Amino acid sequence: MKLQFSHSWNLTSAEAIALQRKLRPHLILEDRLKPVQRVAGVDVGFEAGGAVTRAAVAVLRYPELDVVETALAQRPTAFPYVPGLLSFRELPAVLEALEQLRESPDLLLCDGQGIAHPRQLGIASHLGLLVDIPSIGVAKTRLYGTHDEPPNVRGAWTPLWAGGEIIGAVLRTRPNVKPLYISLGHRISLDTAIRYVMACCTRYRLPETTRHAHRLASRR
DNA sequence: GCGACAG
DNA sequence: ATCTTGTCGC
Repeated sequence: MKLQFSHSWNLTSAEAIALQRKLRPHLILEDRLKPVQRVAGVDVGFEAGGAVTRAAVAVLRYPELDVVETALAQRPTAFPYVPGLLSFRELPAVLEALEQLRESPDLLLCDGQGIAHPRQLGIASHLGLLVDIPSIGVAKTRLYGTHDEPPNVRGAWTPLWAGGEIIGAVLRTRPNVKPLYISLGHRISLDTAIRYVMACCTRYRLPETTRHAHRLASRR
């Protein structure tokens, strides 16, 4: 697939924050999706020591959820981990992995926050904007906002609040398992986002799927 | 000033 | 992200 926009990644923290403020107004926080036939799970992380940043992508057919394509990219880490600036560390590798795909996914489920972020531009939103594909932030822990604990029932969720607004959902994808932090990336509404995350967790847990893709791709 | 802080 | 010990549920 080809990329839509690009910008420099050689930035200071202050420049990165300024860029987030500049990009934020371009986010579309309502449903603008094509029929979803391919969902991509995007997993980000780095190797022990932090010298190498990795991104793995697993593309699943929807709604069957079988894996049709995987990609892995590694790059020397060029930006430190700073809470709120994760995308500047991880996205170069993610974009490189996405470029390897034969066909563009219709929806991205990205490891990390979307608008549940101090400047409403977490990695999922930043990514969705750059590639112009609907995206959802799926994080394992909280970065921003306050919430009640969701009931211990599959599908239950509570709002994630900040500044009197609902910025995401704390979603129980399985009973007796820590809930996921869902927030909008780009071109999708919260109701739709929750629906897709639950649909993708019916037979596979997406984090496990991407991790599996990560391992498969690593052995080459 | 002090705590909080995606991966 | 990564490391570790103790506890719980299947």
